[in-house]
Amino acid sequence: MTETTDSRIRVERYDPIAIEPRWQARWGELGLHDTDLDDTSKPKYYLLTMYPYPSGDLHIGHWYIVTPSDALARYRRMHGYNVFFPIGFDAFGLPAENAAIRNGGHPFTWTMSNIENMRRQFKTMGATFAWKNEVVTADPSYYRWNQWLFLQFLKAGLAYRATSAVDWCPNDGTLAREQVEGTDRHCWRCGALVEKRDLAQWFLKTTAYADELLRFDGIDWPEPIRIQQTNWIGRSEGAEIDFAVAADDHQPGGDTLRVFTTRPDTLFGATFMVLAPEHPLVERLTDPAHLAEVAAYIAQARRRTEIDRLSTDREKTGVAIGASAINPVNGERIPIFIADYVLSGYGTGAIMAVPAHDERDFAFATTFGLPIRRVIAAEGVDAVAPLDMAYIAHAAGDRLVNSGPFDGLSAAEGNAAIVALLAETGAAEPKVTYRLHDWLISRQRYWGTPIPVIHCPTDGIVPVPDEQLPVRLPETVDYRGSGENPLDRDAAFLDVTCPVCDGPARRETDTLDTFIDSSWYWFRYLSPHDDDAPVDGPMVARWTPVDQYTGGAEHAVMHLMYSRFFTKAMADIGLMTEREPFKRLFNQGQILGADGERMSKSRGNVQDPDELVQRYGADTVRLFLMFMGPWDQGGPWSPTGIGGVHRFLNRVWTLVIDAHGREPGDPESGSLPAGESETVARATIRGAAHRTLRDVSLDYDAFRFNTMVAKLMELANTLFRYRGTSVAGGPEWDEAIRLLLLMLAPAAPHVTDELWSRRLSAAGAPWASIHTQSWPAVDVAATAEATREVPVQINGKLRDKVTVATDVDAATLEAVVLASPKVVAALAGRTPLRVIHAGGGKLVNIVVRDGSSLEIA
RNA sequence: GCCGGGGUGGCGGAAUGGCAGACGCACCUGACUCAAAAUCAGGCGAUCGCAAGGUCGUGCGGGUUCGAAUCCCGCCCCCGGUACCA
Repeated sequence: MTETTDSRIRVERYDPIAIEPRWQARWGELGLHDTDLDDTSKPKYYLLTMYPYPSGDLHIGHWYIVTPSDALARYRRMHGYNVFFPIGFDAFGLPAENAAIRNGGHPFTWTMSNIENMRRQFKTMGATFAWKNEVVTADPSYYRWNQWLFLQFLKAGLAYRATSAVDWCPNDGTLAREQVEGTDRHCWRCGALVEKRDLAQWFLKTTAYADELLRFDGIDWPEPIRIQQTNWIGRSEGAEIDFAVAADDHQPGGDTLRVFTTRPDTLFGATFMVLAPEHPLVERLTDPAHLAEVAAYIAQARRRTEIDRLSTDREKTGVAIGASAINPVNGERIPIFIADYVLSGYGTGAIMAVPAHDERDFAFATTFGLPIRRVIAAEGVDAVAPLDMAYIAHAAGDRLVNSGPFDGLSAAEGNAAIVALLAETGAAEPKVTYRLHDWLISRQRYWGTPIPVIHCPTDGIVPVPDEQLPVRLPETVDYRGSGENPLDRDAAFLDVTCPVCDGPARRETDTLDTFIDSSWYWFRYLSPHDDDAPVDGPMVARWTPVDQYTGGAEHAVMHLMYSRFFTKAMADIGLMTEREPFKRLFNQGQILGADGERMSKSRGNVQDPDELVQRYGADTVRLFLMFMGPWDQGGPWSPTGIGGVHRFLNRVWTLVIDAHGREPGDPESGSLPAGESETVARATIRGAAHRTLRDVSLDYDAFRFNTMVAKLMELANTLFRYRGTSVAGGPEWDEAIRLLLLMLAPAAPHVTDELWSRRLSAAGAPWASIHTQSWPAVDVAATAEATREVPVQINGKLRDKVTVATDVDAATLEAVVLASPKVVAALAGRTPLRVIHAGGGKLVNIVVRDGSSLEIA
């Protein structure tokens, strides 16, 4: 650019690339973000953002998650809180292993280089993380405590081993759900067909806490999340009822088949019984004549349950096994089937089928021509008339029918009476069942926390003694290009001596689910370098629960449920008294690629933030991400509009640096709006600033960052109108600029600190960071306006607006309204039936009768 | 299917019973400039009208209300989660 006579050129331009690194370095020197956890002179505020997975797909989504949280941290600091805003990395998991298998190398190397890059990026965005408290879960100093906690849970009876099926590839070993592809269920790497394999695996007893997890006492979580967790736990009250197996030619009978039902009142309507294909008694009870068919069905079901999960409403399938059960309440013999709509993992894996009152049983009975007997009927309904669909809904007048001695009872009464009767002989007991399963924590993989137990031929399962923790992952790993767990063939890792008998023993090679890592990491942030204990009790008591947790809604059930479970379990082994981890929760939305899909390298839709930062500066990117839309919404990424935000920061810069400048392109520039006195102009500026402060504070508190930015833009627009006029640079102007910078500081921290320091130095005052200033107080008197505009409606349609004194009384307002020429014209002589002063005179609505005006006049 | 979220200008969005479209993008016009860019100012839902102004308009259909994007009933579509839970 060449030198011209234009006065604007001499004014220094906003150059984010030059100023941002300077301020980041300065904050680092000052230790602005290090939290003194021992400082109790200020109220504490624990702000937690879900720690990221160091995937290598570093994208704008990470900024979208962190930027508003960082603004919130800064905002809270300005309110005098001792804010703890830590960060860490969820560093174990599959992608690191996949990269290692593909490219050779070690998952650790891959992970740490990604982490290094993410640290750098988080620093370029100006995030005020407490880096001294950083936690990396793949570090032995972290995962040793996973192991310690596991052993404590084992001791407390909260961890156990049981057999469970996994998806198994003959070449690559155990596969995760997302590694099984296609309807034929093949391995994603080698294409081999995946089979089910039963393995002994470790579980945590999450179900022991099911009822407590259903209570959300003292925590302020969004309703949708609570609903999702409640549904996930899926508590059902009912009863377990024993049916005896009837004697047949091929088996003597007498076995007990226990079913779970929520509707014991419908027991007389049970016309057949269905077992899950995997039910343990199927083999013994099956009539040899049915064996081939049954075996074929079982084989088919093993594939089918996984293949057609999508088709809930597909035709019911099943086969009879050629045996019968005896209904305990009336001695009736009913046929036994196996069908894949009964799940082995829920209830007892067996049901009594009541087709008249259950949709699925109805469909099955219809397909197989089985009897359908109504046992619940509304008053006046014919008890023997055929049903064309299952009758599920309860009506108040419903009564039991076709139910022997229980006829005429209500469903609830029948329920209680039938269970009570059968309970006398031990054939029934009330039972609560949960959909929630115990947490399967075994993973047959290398890159995770080794489960610290030893298998000894003599002593069985032996916990690794505490003093031998951590059980470290071997530093060399040989994947041999396959997904099989390399620990299984690592002799140095495998071969150990039993801590009990000193005999040869074998180390457990399963590692822990990475959800274990994320189930307690925020406690560890409080004492990340403590080698003596997983958590620091007094610190935990002082700092937890977390005041505000932010993260994606996709974690509604898994992570957020496991964290609650862990907190309760940790409390029960005496580590803390608090039983809930997060007091408040906010779920931000997710930024998708421009194509509306999740951002990932393989899709090629990743937006790299570095590019944008180099072009516009971090402050612009931060502000744009907040301005895009409501934070809980997310959406496809589009950089359209980022220029507008950049323009706004340029305008702020100009306002501060060059209050007296004028616009050559605007003939009005430099003069007050037509007819406006200086006094009015000063009041306008002051009022605008304080009203903005009032509104912006509320927006920050409610996480409405998009409207927060919009209101700051409005204020800047107002100020711009007065730039170069006689009131620019005056005390009201100065105050407005001060407020504008303070309000903007949490969101755009670099440019505001730069401008703040320039103002201080211009005023000869000593430098102090804007980020150590207090949030300003609203002058309520300044927000008041002398006049206001009142919209006037006639029959709900806007016809005019009148300007009146703010404190106008209702009678005067009505008189002014009715005298308005436009209102008179619109009324056309009709007499108002009613005049409604809505919202204390905020709006006036005149109601007139439609039709002819003459009859009223 | 069930659960949760949503549907507003060309686009992102604002307004949660009271002025629909704040703020911004894109676009148009003007100023500045030799010119362009940048910058500044103004305009910008649709439709009828020279204008003043009118009419219509928040997925669709009904309802409640003086007044509905907002509340209620029925339906359609999109996104996320889940998968026959007895």
